[in-house]
Amino acid sequence: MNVRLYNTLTGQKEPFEPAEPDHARVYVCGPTVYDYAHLGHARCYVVYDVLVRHLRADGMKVTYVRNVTDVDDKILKRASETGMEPTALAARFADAYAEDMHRLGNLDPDVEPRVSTHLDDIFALVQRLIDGDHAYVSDGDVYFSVESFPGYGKLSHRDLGQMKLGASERLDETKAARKRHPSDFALWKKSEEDAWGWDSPWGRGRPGWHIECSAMSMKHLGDTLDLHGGGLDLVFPHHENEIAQSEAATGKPFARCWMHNGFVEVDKEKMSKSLGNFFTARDLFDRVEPEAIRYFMMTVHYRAPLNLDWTLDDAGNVTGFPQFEEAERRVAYLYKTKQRLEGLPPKRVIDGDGPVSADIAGFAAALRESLDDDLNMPVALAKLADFLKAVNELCDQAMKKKGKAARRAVEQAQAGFRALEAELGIGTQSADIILLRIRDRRAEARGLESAAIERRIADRTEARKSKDFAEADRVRNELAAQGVELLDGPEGTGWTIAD
RNA sequence: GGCGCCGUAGCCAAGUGGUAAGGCAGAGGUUUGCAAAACCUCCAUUCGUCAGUUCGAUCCUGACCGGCGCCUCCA
Repeated sequence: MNVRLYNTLTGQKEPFEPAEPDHARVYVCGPTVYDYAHLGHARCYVVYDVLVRHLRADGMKVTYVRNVTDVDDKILKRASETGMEPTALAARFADAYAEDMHRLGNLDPDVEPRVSTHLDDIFALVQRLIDGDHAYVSDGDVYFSVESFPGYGKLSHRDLGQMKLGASERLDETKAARKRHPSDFALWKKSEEDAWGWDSPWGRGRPGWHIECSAMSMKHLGDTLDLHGGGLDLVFPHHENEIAQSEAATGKPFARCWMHNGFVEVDKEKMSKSLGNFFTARDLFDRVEPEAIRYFMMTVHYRAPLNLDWTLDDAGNVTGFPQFEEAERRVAYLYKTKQRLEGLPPKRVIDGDGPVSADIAGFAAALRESLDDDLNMPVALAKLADFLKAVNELCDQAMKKKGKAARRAVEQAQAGFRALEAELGIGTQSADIILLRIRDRRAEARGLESAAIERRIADRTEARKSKDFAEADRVRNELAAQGVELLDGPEGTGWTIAD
């Protein structure tokens, strides 16, 4: 285990060392379920999914907890706009979110706690803070006193004195008047009698945003987490506040390592709901293979911004996403390679210790080393490119006249694919199914029918049998004009859609 | 105002105090009835600009130019 991770708390890469050496307790801030997951969420959860996979592939036990925030004022707001019950609205988007995560190839967390079933834990934690003079009740609200916690600001590297107050705080004078210090934040917010809320020791209300993560993470993972992750935008105030609440309550360090992923950007600006410049994951699933989205998320280091491009037609409609299209071609190449390896005829594979390409033999280790170094996925993909090239070369050699592949090489290539699946969670699907799906989606996008194409291919095959190559080429050209490329192979003629 | 990040070939993108991974695009080739696929070769004397430290800097320091993030809900 040589995993090194960049720790936001210390500002440097350091060895990842769980308190219990072979068991990592990992908590990642999940979504507030008031809308569909967008690409920013997709990136975040792919990043932590790869982290968890990699730790496990390295032989570590990982308890992965990722919450679902199903109680929040944004849910309340959206519910009142749409006329739905807040609970029903949250449930609906939680289901959609789970589905999107699966389509992106993310593993389920071991525990997926929801705020709505952890109110008692939240009450207990808030009470503990009040008892310890870290929090106070003010007109039905409960606030955390930032001045009671000397370490406040240590994660985001700022101190109370230099923090400029946000506009909303300055404007909301009634709220400000209830606080002892402007940076004090709500642990519990009062609700009117007829509004969405719960009865608490301090009256009817709902939890503040930050307290839930402290309560749920400590409940499921203990007072000190080995790793806490989330998007870069959560560093302040969310994670800073989690540290304050948790450490004030327990007197122990809250998380040993803090990991934050960079944003997905559009035109160099952060993609976010508030800017309205976002694409939901499901918008994209209709246009591109979900695994290509996952692949694309790995083309940039997780801490760097990921800029999204698209093309428009004259009317301003989105016509394509070049980066996703490229990623989809790479994913198709991966699966084609896997398919070739799996399809090698047994007679072409001979026993004995033939030489094995270093790119095949060393792939699993190269993958591991790349990810050990602060989860360097772009380098992992570079190693993958070398590996796939070598596997294709192996297959090329085997399929030549009188060519053979050494069983040892084939087995190591197969092991390479297993490592890829385990570490990055790509290449996990059936090659036949995913390649057909990619092809048919592209055909559909061009308004082509598979059956018609296959009829013309059958005509051409007849022509080729009778050596009527002129007719064969006519069919090829006819289909090519529609964007259909024919692939003549030993098993017959296949087809694909030109890029 | 405070804190912080980024600027690498036509495009995307890793990286290191000792002379630039990988992908896309492009050029040539092997193979194929043709084509595609696959594979091979080539494709940054150069890492925003200017100084400095150093035997040596893209990587360290400073200034400047350009872009962005957080400080308010946000993955």
